[in-house]
Amino acid sequence: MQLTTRGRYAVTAMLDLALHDGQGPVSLADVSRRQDISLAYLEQLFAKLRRAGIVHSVRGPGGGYELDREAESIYVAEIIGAVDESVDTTRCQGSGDCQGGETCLTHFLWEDLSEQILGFLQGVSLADLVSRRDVRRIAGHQDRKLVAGNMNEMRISATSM
Amino acid sequence: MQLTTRGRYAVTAMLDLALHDGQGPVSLADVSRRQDISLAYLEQLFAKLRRAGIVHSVRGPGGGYELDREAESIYVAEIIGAVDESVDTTRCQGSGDCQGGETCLTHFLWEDLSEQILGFLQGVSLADLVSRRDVRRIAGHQDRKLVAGNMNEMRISATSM
DNA sequence: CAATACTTGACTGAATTAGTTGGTTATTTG
DNA sequence: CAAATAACCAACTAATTCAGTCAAGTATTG
Repeated sequence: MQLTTRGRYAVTAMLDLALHDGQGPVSLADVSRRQDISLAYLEQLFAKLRRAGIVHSVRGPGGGYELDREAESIYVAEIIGAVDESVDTTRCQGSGDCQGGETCLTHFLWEDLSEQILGFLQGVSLADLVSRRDVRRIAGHQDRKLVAGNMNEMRISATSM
Repeated sequence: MQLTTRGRYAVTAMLDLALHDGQGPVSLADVSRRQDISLAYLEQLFAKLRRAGIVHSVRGPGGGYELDREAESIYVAEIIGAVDESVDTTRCQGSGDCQGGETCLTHFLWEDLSEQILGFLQGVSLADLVSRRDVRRIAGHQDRKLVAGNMNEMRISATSM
């Protein structure tokens, strides 16, 4: 299994999109400032998320990214998978040829564990996260901090009339 | 979280010990042959397992390692922890200062996931694994293969009389 | 004392990750 | 139409980590 910064960043960024859903496209520059993730790195991640069909982009000024579906039907497992991180903990990617063609002694344990993890992550949607009180609290702070230095929110709501 | 070859090898090697429990000390050379893990690498792992107090060693000819407790009370989570692998999936090791002193948006999700994984691994003992049919089947193959080239089993059972 | 086997520390090659640089293309606004 | 914005894209790099090796030891048995 590899759950690294890449997968965590992807989920964090997607949650940022979900939190600002319905307010027009969200630019990666905004996500970068709010979530403190390098813009260029976000671009890499969103290229994959777009190819996976869970976001779509709007180019040009005022553009950005939007969820391609409602937050209720986007699950964390899907996001992690989209940025090429596997949740599999076997050495052989489940094929069972872990030990020179044979199956290693602990293969079935890791298989069970992988199923456990996948099951958990498949059960958590972006909407679930958005509705959590702890998430909303942190999101509130982040928005207030950003609006101070950046009037994007106002311009967007004015232009989208 | 980091579940890599190190943790997997440690569990596999411990399970090998558990499978040969009560037959005298098991040498790392035997474990190395049966499980196809480099001897020098096993030495590193067992240094940590010994410091963690879950195995003890017997030096000299006929020596090796033995479980320090019964297999029923050694849990997979403990083995992985002993070789310095954490099952924690947060970026901040649970401290909550993931984003420049603040808590990142997805901190609580990773915290929940970590708990899930830890719970699973704390619920599986070496004895549980030993009693699994798939494990016993593989262990049977490994033993037969080893005995062909190596008469250790016979010598040990002769000397332990 | 010779063989066995644990013990220790330093080292290395390969792979991966996180992140950067330097562009281009599309779209909107003035 | 020009300038600004923001997505898009490919190649590159520094740092880290892992898996594994090497080269010494020391303790115990027979």
